[in-house]
Amino acid sequence: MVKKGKINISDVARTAGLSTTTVSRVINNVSTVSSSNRYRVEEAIKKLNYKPNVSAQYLAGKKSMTVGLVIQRYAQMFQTFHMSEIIHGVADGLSEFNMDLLLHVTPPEMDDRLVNTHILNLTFVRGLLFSDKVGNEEMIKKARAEGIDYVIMIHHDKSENCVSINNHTAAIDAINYLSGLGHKRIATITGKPYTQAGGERLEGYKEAMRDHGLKIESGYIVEGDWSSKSGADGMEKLFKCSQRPTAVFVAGDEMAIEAIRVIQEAGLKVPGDISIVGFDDIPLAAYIPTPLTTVRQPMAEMAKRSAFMLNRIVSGEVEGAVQEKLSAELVKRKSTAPPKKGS
Amino acid sequence: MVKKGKINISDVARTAGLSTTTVSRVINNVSTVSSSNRYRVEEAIKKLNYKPNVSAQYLAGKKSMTVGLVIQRYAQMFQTFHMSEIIHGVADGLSEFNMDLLLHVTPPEMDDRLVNTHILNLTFVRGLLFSDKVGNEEMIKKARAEGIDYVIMIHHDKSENCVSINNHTAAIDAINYLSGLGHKRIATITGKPYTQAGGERLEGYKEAMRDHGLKIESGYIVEGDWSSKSGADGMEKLFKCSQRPTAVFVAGDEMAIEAIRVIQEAGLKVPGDISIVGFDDIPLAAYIPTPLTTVRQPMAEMAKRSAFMLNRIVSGEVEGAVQEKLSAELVKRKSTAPPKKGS
DNA sequence: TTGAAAGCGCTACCAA
DNA sequence: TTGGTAGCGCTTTCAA
Repeated sequence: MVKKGKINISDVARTAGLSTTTVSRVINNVSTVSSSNRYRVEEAIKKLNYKPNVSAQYLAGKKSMTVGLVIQRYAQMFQTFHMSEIIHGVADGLSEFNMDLLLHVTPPEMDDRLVNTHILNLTFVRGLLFSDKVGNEEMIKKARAEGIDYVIMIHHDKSENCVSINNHTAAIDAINYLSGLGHKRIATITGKPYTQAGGERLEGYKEAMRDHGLKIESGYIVEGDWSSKSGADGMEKLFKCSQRPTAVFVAGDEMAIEAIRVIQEAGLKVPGDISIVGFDDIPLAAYIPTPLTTVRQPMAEMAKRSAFMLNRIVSGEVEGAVQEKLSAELVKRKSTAPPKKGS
Repeated sequence: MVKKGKINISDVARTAGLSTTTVSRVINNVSTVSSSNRYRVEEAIKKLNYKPNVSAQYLAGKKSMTVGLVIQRYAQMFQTFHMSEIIHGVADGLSEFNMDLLLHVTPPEMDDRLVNTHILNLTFVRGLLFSDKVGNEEMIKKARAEGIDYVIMIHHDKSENCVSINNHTAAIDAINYLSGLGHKRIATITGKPYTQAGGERLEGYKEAMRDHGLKIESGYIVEGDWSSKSGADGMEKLFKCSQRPTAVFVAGDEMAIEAIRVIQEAGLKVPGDISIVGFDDIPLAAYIPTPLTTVRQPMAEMAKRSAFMLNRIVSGEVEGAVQEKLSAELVKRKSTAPPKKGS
């Protein structure tokens, strides 16, 4: 009101009758300010409605409080749930440190060498969070080359900072549950081959089967690619096994839902004839006519942890690469039951 | 490599053998640079891997390229779809101007006077996008008081910059469709009373009924609040009408889905006995056993348009408040059919 | 077409 | 406990 244009730190200093240094100290909560002066500065700030110019603060050497999140634009509708869980989790985590979130949405399935790496040039970005490794390899490589701090989610690698879900033990839990129900002929439809999640879930399946002394019949491991269609195709293949499985561990819910449809269309019952366990707990999983037993990944929690981790990294509290693994949880619904007698 | 620490514009100027002014001109694409010098600068930039310090640019008067998006953290799972549509749309729109997106997630249903208005103090934020008016009243008021440019989505108000969906005509379309099918006894379950969307959809219903010369029987307007439960309750109430409706326009999909469930549990058929039209086209709408006919709101498009609008505003291309309204689209699925003969 | 130099608003260092 | 002042890295006059 007093003056045209923006109020700056000198205006505050003048009306408080103190130096800009003192004002700066108050703004930054430096303890060496007498309480009476602190009060005068605060009054002046209020009176003038002063807001520090963040760019000037950053330029003068103050640490930036903004973190970038690089997130995939998903092609499939139900994956948007993961995306929003991650955003919520990150926002949650950062808010505990009053950090700001800069969002960078990358197009799906694009050759990531063509991706816009603009965010890497934003010198005020303190660190980066990658919602996934897949699709961001190029950007991650550049971030590393530039010396930008970052954390990768849904991924595990001893040479990177990352937080992941323990797919391996989650798969084991799923098989344990099935085995506990009395199933012996347990098959699996895998995720996309050579993906970390797909691989670990498959390994978990194999390990648990071995531990229970269960035989993996020929044809019991069917390769999927996360898509609905591959779930349907996978189930068709399983029907052709000489010994039809009584339970199937499907590495993704979208595939699992289609697998159930195929079973039912073949005139068989879920879980009566075949039990199904999925993976992901997408929203639809609870709403289909035969609600799906599935493994829920704590995406929001993972995102929050990764924000915490990045905070520790940029503030120099940790040295070298750090990893964290979270456990997934088996959600029991209606697609699983003990096998039929004699089957 | 040449030098410790960050490369700055002087380093570039020195290795190019030119002034910092010229380097700045190249960075900012000012035309008054000879092509030979432009080339030398570009080479130097490449060689040193130089990135302009954004804070310094902003401080020196360059217009900021970062825009804030204020978005609600939804309580209900299926609303996350709206959220991600909005984020995608905004990201899309901003990317056309190379603008960056700062995300501010507000908690749901919180007294918005307690909300963290930190984002308003980020002096490098060029303008704000509000994903909704509801829940952000306090923040909007402050933004206006501070003179920050902003656009509000899903809302219409002649004194604000906003882009909305035409709920009114969308509701009319829905009733026209039902009427065209031959329905005469058409009821409605409304949204939360006193919300703009709820009000407009109800008005559209009334207007269309009037235009078709259809009588709104007593009890045909039932008040809902968007929640699943209110959809079920609403349908129960409709059953008590002396003349049972043959079609119901439900102002939200979550309510509509529950309404269908109630009808079916009462032993009646959808659409045989009662046709249902929803509103929103949430992902689940297409997947329920009786896929829902519903009004799809172009959320991503709306978000994109609002990004464009904000760009026009901050760049001074428009004066005063601007509004834009988008049309929704009726998606015909399996929950609607002509009424039974004689009913 | 080019460059010198004056800020932009702040923090950090050094002195008092 | 306080303040003076030198940058931080850039854009933008203004002159040449």
